[in-house]
Amino acid sequence: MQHFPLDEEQVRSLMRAHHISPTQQRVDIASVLFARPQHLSAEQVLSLVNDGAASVSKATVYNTLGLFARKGLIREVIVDPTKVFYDPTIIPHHHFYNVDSGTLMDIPADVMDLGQLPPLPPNTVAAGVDVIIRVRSAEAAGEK
Amino acid sequence: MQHFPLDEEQVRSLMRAHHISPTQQRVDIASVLFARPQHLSAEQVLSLVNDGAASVSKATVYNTLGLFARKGLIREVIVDPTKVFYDPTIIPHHHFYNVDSGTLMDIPADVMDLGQLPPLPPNTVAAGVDVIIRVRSAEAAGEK
DNA sequence: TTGGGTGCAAACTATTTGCATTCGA
DNA sequence: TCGAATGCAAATAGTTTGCACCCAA
Repeated sequence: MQHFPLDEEQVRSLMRAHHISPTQQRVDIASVLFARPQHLSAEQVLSLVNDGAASVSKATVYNTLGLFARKGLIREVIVDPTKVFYDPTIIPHHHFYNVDSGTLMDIPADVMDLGQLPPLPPNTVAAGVDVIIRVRSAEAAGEK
Repeated sequence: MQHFPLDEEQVRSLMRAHHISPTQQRVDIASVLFARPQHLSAEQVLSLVNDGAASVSKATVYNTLGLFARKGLIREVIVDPTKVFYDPTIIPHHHFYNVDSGTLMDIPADVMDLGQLPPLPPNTVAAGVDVIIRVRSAEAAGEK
């Protein structure tokens, strides 16, 4: 089971375990992500990182988030065509997405078991399952 | 059950049923979408529409696809941060997404029943459920 | 006539890339 | 020292917007 927050030392060893060399900027970025279970956009990560003492460029934030996702350190959540969210929780789980507020919430996998996957298309292997339950705020739901 | 393709007259009455006034450009766009069950990006719709006799501007294609989705005529499928796919099949179903080829495939709802939804967050109402099974091509899966 | 629909181009935003510089083993 | 990592600015791509024009009711 994952736990939060992770201190800098834990972040470093987690990165090593995923074959990512723990440079200062990368540790700064990962520390923000692993402060708690949450869902942050690249832009949010950028401003949170630079709130502290650190100074990391936009390009490095984007490149680093992409690297983390490719290496399996974090997970990309694609629910909104206008931006990607990054999720430090990598154990399988699903998401509620409030389309009115743009808020993501976790759904633990065990409260919603999918059971068996259907047969995959020929010559393919599974790479991940995303379940997104889109919700609207009760008040906003009436409008169009 | 939906059937494909829809002829122009069927497209017009479907549009009326969804409270969309069937102008020529909108009918042209809808005819492309409802030619068969498929998943098209805005760009693909634009070029398919303008392959024929019709000439529809890019802005109109984007505005119209957004309108169709808002009115429930078609469904937006968000699986790739770089573009939105539009799906003429609105009966509930899920998707395989091949991340290597960028291809979407339908999964009928009945081969993968989710059962009960988990309790929604307070003050929200369900707006839709998306299940995306990401797959990789068998050959490409080895690479990194 | 008048408001919705359309077209064009410019604007916008998230993200990526090229390249020179700097860092760390 | 030498390749990897970083930063900056410019480029890119998908999508949206402002605004003038046009057409059907």
